[in-house]
Amino acid sequence: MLADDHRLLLEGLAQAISGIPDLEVVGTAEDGDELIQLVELTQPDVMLVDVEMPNTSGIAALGQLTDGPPAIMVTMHADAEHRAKAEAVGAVGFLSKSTPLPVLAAAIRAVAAGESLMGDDLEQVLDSHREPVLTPGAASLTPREKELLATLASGISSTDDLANELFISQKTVKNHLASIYEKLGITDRAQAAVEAIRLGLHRPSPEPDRSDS
Amino acid sequence: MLADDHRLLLEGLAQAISGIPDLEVVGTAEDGDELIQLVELTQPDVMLVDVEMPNTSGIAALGQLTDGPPAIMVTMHADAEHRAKAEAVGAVGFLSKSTPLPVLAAAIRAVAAGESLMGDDLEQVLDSHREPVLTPGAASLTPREKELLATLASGISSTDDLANELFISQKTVKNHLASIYEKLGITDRAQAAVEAIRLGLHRPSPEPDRSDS
DNA sequence: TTGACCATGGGCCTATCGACCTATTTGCCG
DNA sequence: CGGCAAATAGGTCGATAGGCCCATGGTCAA
Repeated sequence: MLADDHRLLLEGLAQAISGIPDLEVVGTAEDGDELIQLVELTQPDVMLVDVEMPNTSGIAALGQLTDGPPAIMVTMHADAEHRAKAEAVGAVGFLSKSTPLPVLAAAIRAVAAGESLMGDDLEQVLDSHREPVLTPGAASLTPREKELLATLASGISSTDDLANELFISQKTVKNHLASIYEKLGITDRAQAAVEAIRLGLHRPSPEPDRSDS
Repeated sequence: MLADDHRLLLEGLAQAISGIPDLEVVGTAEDGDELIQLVELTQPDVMLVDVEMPNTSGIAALGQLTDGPPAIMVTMHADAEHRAKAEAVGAVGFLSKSTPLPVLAAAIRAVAAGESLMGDDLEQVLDSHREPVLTPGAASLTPREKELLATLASGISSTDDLANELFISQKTVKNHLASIYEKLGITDRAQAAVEAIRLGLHRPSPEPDRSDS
């Protein structure tokens, strides 16, 4: 659930977060009052709340939502004073609007998992939630399968073209596709294309170089 | 080209604008200096510039980019004073960050078309650019064809399922698909799914109630 | 009224796809 | 070293999709 009175930020962020495979925006509010209403209605897992908002501010709204979902406060002025106020009304996170999007995503995952972002170990907490929690099926996709999906999502769909693009035989393309279908619970390449895009598997190659553990 | 020091807004907005079929983000800058560099490098059609930015502010940057592309200034404080400053440095638009995204989109289209948003007829100018400039092929899609594409993009791909979903015969589904293929220059439903998503044809039904001319 | 376009439906035929099975090589992990 | 998963490749076969042609009723504008 997002709350911010600046609609460009609100709608932009909503769009951006929706594009992250394991995150979902269930509602947006333009002020504290709307936030309170929507939270009671939709019961989100996490709230992202701007500190400054007309009518009922983010701080004030959180004060009224004492038993609501965990909230991350977002602000332009990330000073100690605001931070203290946010903490006082029960916010479990406090981020500047200058935060990069992937960090925000990590913060949302962390808070959704019940962790707090108010401690000294912020870096470690965020780090441990850096990667998206992929759906059971998608997590088991092999690198080559992801590559094939990415290619498919770029509009190359025939067995022949895929084979040429990936420098493998048509047979192998069909084999990979069959594995993908099974893992994702789908049956054809149209659905595969949809899933590929939904999972953010299009464009280059997500290679999270994992050297240790 | 977008410039704003608040990365949540910057990246969120970039994502959101990229999602609009006829708009493209060619770069983002976090301050005026970066903006100046990037504009010279990528020569965008339109700049969206935050008034307040560290180092070189939006106002200052525009002052240096006198012969650059048309710029829309965006700010949290949409007061007359800031507006005057924006106009003084050659901005052709001045919008609050509380502007809804579709209005921003219209503003970008208008400015890209060479119009100014500084006049009294702001409403009319925006209105005339409310709808996306679709690609030649996509523009000629019939409502039913768009509906089919949307359904396809939702993961319903087999002729049979599509027929049931749309309450028509399998034959008609194939006929519609054939028309779509021809209009979009593609050959199968995997590509159709990709295009549908790319064109923003997924989710509800874009029904721009056009009563008068 | 006539034509253009849309939505609907049909038939036919071939290319392609997806399901099922097997197999080899490579590299990693225990 | 032995096993396992990934990537490669092959085969067969029935189901499905796509290409091409045609038809009808409805709407809307010329």
